[in-house]
Amino acid sequence: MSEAGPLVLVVEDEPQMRRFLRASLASHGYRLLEAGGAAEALRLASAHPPDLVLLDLGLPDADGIDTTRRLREWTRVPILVISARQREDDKVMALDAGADDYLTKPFGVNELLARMRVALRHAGRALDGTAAEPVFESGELRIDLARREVTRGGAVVHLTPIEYKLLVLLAQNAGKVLTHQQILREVWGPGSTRQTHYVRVYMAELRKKVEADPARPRHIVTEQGVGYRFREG
Amino acid sequence: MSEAGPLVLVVEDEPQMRRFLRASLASHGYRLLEAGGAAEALRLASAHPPDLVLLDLGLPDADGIDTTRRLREWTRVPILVISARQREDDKVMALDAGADDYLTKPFGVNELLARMRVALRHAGRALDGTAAEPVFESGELRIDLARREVTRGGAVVHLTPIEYKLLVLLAQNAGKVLTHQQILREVWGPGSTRQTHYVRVYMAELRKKVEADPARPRHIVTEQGVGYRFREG
DNA sequence: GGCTCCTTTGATACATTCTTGATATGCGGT
DNA sequence: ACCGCATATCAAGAATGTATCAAAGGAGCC
Repeated sequence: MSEAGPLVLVVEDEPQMRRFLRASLASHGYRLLEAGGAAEALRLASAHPPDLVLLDLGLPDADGIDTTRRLREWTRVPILVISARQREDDKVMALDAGADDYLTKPFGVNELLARMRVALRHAGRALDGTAAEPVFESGELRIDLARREVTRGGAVVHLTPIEYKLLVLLAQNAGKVLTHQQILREVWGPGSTRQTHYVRVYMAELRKKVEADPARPRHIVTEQGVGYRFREG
Repeated sequence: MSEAGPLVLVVEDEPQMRRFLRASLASHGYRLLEAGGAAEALRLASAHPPDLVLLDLGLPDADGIDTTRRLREWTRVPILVISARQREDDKVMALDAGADDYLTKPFGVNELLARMRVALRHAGRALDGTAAEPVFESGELRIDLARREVTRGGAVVHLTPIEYKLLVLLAQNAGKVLTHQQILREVWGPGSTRQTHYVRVYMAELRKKVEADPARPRHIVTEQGVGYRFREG
């Protein structure tokens, strides 16, 4: 218990609950990081990557489900949701958004600790050395997944939500060809009756913003008759 | 939903609960394996390794906690415990024994399904890190199926959709002779009225791009009067 | 309500790929 | 060597796929 235990990010706005968690975790050897809201949580998580996140859904500044999704955009850290909401739909939404467990208040400390051990057990296996970089870089291009910020040669590039989603999708599958259908499904949702024309319009827009010479794309290359590919370097 | 879904081992002795689970899971595309007791569960799990175990703690022939430990001696399959016992100690013991989640009765189907998805998500991630990339190699030629990229001596070779399809077809049947008819059927679809002339035109094009000396093909060899064959080495 | 920004849709010019026909080359048997 | 057939190569038009611009519709914000 003298060594540095796992680092836990506690996201909770009620001071009482926070005190309780602080005391419970500290006495079991965990190191703590505390955030009172979603924005602070996201900032802290990217600045000091924790081993586990305890997330209260009832935050003052943002939806907890959305915060879960935001975290999942760039990290696989175990997320244990704590909430007063007992509705089944809330649980399903949180779990499907990327949470690993859902605990309803009131709960016992021992159950919390046991569920934390389960989460850390999973992480220990999966994250051995594969902790995903929160930043993707290729040539002059840089995508900060945690901050949702894209820069080209140091200058910030403003992207609309769809453009960003598209670029991240391409970058995370760098090297692989993504078909028009795959892209439509991932970006516009599975039930979209959209045409491949959409993809073209957005690719053109992305190239204008992200490529040094849009007419001679370095990264976003088209594979005729198939789809597109992100080329690194 | 037509494909084979994940295989779930349901360990439950109450017939009513079992019927309920069977109906719920089957309608969501899961394949089922059922056991009424601990002994049968252990036997089935080793005979047909499931993707997930749903384990009721109240079994007639053995303790559920113990069953969890027995399973954990040789498998990391996700174990989702279902129990009527609400005591915190029971939860802690089950989780520490190796269970991945603990759900108390009564519970909603949707929560169960969501927690199953979480468990399968964890398992899937741990496993696919070891999956080898499907790459075909022969001599200087290299076909990366995942990236949809062909290289000859390290240099990328650009292929049109039909050329790529043709090359993959040949490579995947390396050594075997493919008749003109087979090739036409596979590449242009079964209802094609195309002539064998097509195949010739494309073979010539492929050789130009893929062979070091198109006039003396090393890989794409023609079998007079029959068809073509991919020769390795 | 009027503003801005984003998304969707349509129109059009441009590029690649496919198909087709014409013609040359190779191969086996006599 | 010659013939007949199968195969290879070339090139042009047709078909299909792609890039780009611009304007119409929507959503959210003072």
